[in-house]
Amino acid sequence: MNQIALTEFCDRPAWEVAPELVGAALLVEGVGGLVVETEAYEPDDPASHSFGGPTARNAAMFGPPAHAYVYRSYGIHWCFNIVCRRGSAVLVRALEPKWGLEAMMARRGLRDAALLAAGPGRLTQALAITRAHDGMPLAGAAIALDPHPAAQPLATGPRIGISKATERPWRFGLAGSRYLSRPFGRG
DNA sequence: CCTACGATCCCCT
DNA sequence: GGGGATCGTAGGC
Repeated sequence: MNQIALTEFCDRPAWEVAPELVGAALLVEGVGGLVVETEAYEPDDPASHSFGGPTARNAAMFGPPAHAYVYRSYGIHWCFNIVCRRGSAVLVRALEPKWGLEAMMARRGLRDAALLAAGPGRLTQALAITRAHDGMPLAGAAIALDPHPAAQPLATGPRIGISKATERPWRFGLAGSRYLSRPFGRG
């Protein structure tokens, strides 16, 4: 999808975009797969980095839609987000590896496809996403995001690893996929 | 199967 | 100076 069409797709609240991104193709330098798990974060959302307004770290979240927001997590991992309407973003938590399997296996140091990109930190390691990608367009030379309609059973549930606004059911995923960071509960 | 914990940066107060 | 939108490993049941 080109950058203009992708911007239009992303220029909505993250809770609306996040479920529609399940099934999308995500590639970085030709390596990647299909998105199987996402989470939405909003400006009025105490769990969101954008909750307190713009800062140096979250600047990309307040930039144009359809760009990347990449941040350091726990001092060790990178996490990759898709910027939506101003101050909102979708965290991509897991991929079904599909293109460039050997590159991902080499970067992750293992050959089990189910563990290559099952989790936000694992995903960025497999795709070699770092701070250098923060603010980059998602239909550019390095990153290609291609949402497409897919008839699929979606599961929802509470977001993972947060301590505020834990009641918002803003985690979305492909029900029953073996590539999720964690299974979804019943209901 | 599960729970516990250490690693290690950067941003924000 | 505190605290994460996490991961891998160790050890118990």
